[in-house]
Amino acid sequence: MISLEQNTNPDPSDFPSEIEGLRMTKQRREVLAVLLAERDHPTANDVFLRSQQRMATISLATVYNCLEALVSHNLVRQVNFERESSRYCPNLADHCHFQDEESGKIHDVVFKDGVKLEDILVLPQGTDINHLEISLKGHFGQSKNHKTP
Amino acid sequence: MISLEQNTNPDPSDFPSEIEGLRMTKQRREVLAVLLAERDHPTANDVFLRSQQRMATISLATVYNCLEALVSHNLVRQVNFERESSRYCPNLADHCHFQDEESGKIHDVVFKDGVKLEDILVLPQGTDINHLEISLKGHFGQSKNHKTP
DNA sequence: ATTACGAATTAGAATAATTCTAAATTTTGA
DNA sequence: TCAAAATTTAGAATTATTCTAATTCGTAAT
Ligand SMILES: [Mn+2]
Ligand SMILES: [Mn+2]
Ligand SMILES: [Zn+2]
Ligand SMILES: [Zn+2]
Repeated sequence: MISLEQNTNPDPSDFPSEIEGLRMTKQRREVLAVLLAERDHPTANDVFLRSQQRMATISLATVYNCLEALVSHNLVRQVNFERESSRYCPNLADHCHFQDEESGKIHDVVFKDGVKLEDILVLPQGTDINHLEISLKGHFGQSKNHKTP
Repeated sequence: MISLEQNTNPDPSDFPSEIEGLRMTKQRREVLAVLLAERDHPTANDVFLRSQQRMATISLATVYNCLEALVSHNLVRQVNFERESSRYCPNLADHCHFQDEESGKIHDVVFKDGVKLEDILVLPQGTDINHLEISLKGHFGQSKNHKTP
């Protein structure tokens, strides 16, 4: 098992030829590297544009294919805000997403220590959760004072 | 302020001519009535088909317009699961949504008493949340025993 | 090396939910 | 009653994503 949590300028060729049962092709490496390179939450098209810089021949269809492969093998998360186009996140830690309505930018938000779903929701007994998505929208904090003088 | 929380076979003509600053036209009444009639989470097209039964001339564009008007005036909530088509929910109480992967059906899920967002998430100081959407997916509970003998 | 085969990539077409446009209708209220 | 504004409507447009079918690639056997 490889640590994919680093943030330091990943080189696609550092990835082994198979991760979590997924063959790492040149294109999949590139897409994964693009996602690990910046901790933002790019759309498929963003990923396509960034991938093209280093791999001029990659196609948008391939980017979609790669993202779907990476997501289904849990190497990357798909993030949705309402009906906007999907975004992709390489942060595998337990977290959710906040979108600043000013900038449209998405920020990772973590749970406080020890918070578990069953602690906060009333779920029918035996319910088995496969997927959880928490999406917040609003305005980003002005550190301390809120009013404009 | 009108109680829209009842569940008893609503008659569109019972609604006043304006709610929350929104003029209640014949079509908007009908769409709202459709949503209040069943506590499921229909798509725009579902709403269209149901509305057509009582109002043969209503158009899909109008259903979209009405839903958007009702949502923006907080008479109805829009519910999204990943990239599926939007669904609409007349339950204005604080709740989130669980989709049973077997049936595709969506169920309302409420929070345990007194649970507040700030209690469970680490948010930058001053962050102001306008919208919150929690979507769960998984398998519905087998009442008591989980194992099959 | 050559070949064969399955997997992956690709360009472009297709899909489908939603939004837009512009004309017709309805409602409002002077 | 009449003009202005709002709403509805049919159909076209949009656009993110998926699909199709052809090509290329990677691997392993010969
Ligand atoms: Mn899954
Ligand atoms: Mn809002
Ligand atoms: Zn994230
Ligand atoms: Zn609901």
